[in-house]
Amino acid sequence: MSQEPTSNFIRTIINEDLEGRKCDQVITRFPPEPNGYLHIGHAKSICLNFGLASEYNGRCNLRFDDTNPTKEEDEYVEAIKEDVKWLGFDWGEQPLFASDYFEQLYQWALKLIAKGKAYVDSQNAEEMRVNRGTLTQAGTASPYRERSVEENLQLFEKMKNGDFPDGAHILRAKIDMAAPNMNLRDPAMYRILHARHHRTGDTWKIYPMYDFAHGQEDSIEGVTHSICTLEFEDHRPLYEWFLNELEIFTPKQIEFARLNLSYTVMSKRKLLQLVNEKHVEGWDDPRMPTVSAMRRRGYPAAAIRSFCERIGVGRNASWIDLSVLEDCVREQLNESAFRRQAVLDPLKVTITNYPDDKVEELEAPNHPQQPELGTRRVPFSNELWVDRDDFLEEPPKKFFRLGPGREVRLRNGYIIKCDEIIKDASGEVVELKCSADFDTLGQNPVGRKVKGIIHWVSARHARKVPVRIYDRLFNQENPDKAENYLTAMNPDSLQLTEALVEPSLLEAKAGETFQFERVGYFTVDTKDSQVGQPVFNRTVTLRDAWAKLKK
RNA sequence: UGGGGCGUCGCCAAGCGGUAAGGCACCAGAUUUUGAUUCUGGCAUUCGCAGGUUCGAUCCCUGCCGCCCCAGCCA
Repeated sequence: MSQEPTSNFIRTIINEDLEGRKCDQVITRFPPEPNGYLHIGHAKSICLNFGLASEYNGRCNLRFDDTNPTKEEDEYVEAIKEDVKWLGFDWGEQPLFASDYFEQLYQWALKLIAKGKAYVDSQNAEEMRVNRGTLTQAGTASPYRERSVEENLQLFEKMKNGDFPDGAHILRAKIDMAAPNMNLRDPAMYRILHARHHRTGDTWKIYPMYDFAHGQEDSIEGVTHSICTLEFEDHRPLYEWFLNELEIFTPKQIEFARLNLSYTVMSKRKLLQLVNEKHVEGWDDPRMPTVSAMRRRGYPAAAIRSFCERIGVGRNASWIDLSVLEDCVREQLNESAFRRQAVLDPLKVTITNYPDDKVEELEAPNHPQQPELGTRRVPFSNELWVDRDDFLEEPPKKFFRLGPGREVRLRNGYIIKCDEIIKDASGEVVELKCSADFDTLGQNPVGRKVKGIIHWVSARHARKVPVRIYDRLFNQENPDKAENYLTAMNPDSLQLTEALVEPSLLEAKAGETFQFERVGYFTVDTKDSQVGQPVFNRTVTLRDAWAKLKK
């Protein structure tokens, strides 16, 4: 279905660079920090960076920006690799790490000190903050700003050797304390951190700041187009300052607007809080906006890719409605998911003219539009379950399901007519007595049209399976607008229930997705299912024109 | 009230001086043993507002207005 990708400003820039011979290949990179799981916003960046690289026959590096050992873990590295791979992208032999460049970065810091472009500051964090000035007031120089090169070198050496506690000193670039761009007011380059790094262990006592690392990492890797989000636009002059002072290759940075999805939060800090405080069951809880959660929920990777293509890329602060993502999921699943029948809210139907001891195995296609996908057998008997909302005692005009005296087709089966309604003492309908027209299997009756079709399952043969009905995690379009986003959580985001399913579903394997006809797509949970005992996650509902009509 | 961005249909988004692509949503109709899918057709005399330049402006200039980002030893 992927037609000519629509033009966007990044492709335009790349085309110009290629034509103007500013570069002769395209090298991009996806640089996550391994401090959390990837979310759908990262997926946008992944699809962009890897997509562009493959479009232009270039390369995209997966590089972990692991410059802050206090927040990074191997667990995240592994999870991120799995997610990128699952999304369908290939980063070549091995992923890269910022920590691979620690020695080089250190040498470059030395070079800047030697050039008189960096100094060791001994103010504490609070003093630095105050002296940085404000948006409208210039900062004031640190009393340590004019230390000699020799002294700076000595102090930095000691910082590196671990002679000082965290926070005692810091290496700063000497740029301009009055710069209107705050990033240029002598930004921090290296801080002391006595922390064990997930890859370099205890080798380093000082770690580079992101701003002193990122541009150089891209430079080392020969990244031609360094694509990042808008908030880094103000940092670009700083990166270019470092690159110029260091006299090394300057990649072209291009910024785009990050993704905002309605009814969800996207900051890793908040996602981590949801996990840590057990508001959800983990990073891959199917309600989370993470890639791993979507995978577990049953979203196909292709749906996420098509979503990223569909939303495009620009510089506007855009808000995408969750329904766009869900629609991409339907688009993919409609193609691939096998059809099955399942009843979530059962109402008993007895076929009065069908022998009590008779069972038929009706043949039903796995996919009505793709006969090559084969068929399965569905048992039929005189006692069935149908869904409660397929019956109305007083049907409104446009309702063409079951009602007193009404006919309806049983999906893949006979047409039946509702002859009698049985109620319990409280007046609730508990059973329908119906008669079947046995001339309607696989063919329409002559002389009348039966428009309604409902799904069903043979009571005697049905199997009960646990089902989880998921809904949006938040009730507010933009949870960040709430005083505290946690108060915007949807208390009904998870409903545990059961479904009565046709027997073939018991053999469903973990990760498989089915369409429960007329209901939605359901995926066998990969964590909680046992062989022969699937647990289903509702991936997404089907579009429902009737629900819309009702309103 | 410093700096950096952004404003094109309900939501995204092309367009880069020659007279408004596309997708989604929506509406109408057709097909349909899923009220699903599919298929047809409709859907911005107008590009935040006001001036200006020009034969001609969404595209250039000026001024307003609105929104986003920046004052971590986070990334």
